[in-house]
Amino acid sequence: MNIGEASKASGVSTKMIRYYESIGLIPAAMRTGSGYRVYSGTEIQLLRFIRRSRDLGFPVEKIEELLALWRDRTRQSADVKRLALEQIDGLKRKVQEMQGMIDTLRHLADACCGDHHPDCPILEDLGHGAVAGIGQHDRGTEAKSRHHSRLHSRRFGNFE
Amino acid sequence: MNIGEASKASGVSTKMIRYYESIGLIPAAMRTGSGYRVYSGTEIQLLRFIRRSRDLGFPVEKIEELLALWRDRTRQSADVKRLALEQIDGLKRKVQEMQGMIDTLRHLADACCGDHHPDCPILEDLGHGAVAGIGQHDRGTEAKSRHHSRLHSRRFGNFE
DNA sequence: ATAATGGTTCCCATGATGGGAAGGTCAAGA
DNA sequence: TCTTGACCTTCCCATCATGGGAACCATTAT
Repeated sequence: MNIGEASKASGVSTKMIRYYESIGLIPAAMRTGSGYRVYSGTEIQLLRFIRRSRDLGFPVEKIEELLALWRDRTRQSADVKRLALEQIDGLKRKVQEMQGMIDTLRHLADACCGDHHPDCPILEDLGHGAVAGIGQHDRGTEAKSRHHSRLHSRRFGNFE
Repeated sequence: MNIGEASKASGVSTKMIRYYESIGLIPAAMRTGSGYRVYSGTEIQLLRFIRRSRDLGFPVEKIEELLALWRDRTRQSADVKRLALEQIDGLKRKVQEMQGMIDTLRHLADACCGDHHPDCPILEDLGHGAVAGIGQHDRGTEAKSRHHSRLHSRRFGNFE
């Protein structure tokens, strides 16, 4: 099985297979005499594990931990569960943050009649000394949302 | 007002102020004789507009459009509202995708007793030929979630 | 005068992913 | 056998918004 076939079988692009090898997430593949990478069932399974983990939003760093546990037959399921729960928490935090944005935007959009007139509460909110709050919108949600934003100035970097 | 004071007044880091200038999102600031950037009320307002828009998840590209509308006194509020609604849609899509991950992880975590034993349904799901589905979990949600993931192989890149 | 703070530019890193070029390999068909 | 097309290899570059840090200059306070 060459890298293209492994890609189709695992759902991981050839680019990413080489990348995962380069960062040491997967062991270096065997090579044919002419330098082609060769894969077999074991590696396909490994790639599928990674693909599935990525689909669940685990960053590569966490996948390393998951793989270590996967390979360790003496692991404790509590360790795996902890990783899963942490992942859930992280996702929930991001969902909440985005939900706060949605709520605010919803309020603003609802207040904008959206016609041919230039008057627009959305732009007024964005432009008018917006540091103190947004006016029409619920203060509790807003304060919480902004607080969160300020904690992470790199607000969504590498969140998956 | 130098760049540090402008940063404090607007909530935008000095790094980002220079960056926004470099990409042309804001006009080049005036300079003192010795080369320091100088800002006044107008620019602070502009920076706050940008900061607020970023807090609402708008990418810089969309902020350019918002700014163009902000400056255009003959704009139609419908154009602004459309941008806001598009932003809401984009955020909702990402929230749904993450919610799908959360649901799946929740199912898996619930099925894992999380004790000192090595048996773990989470790892079994990740490792066992995961392409066809995940077993215990509801198929509808799963299919939808995976479909979404496959549509965007770069699953969350620059989503804000 | 000197030290501390803060400005300037320039380069680099992030994370996961793709694009693309330049060149080698392999298999199928003329 | 030769060609063609599909595939592989490595290497570099781009993304997006953000920060870190070095080397160097300016301002300000002691």
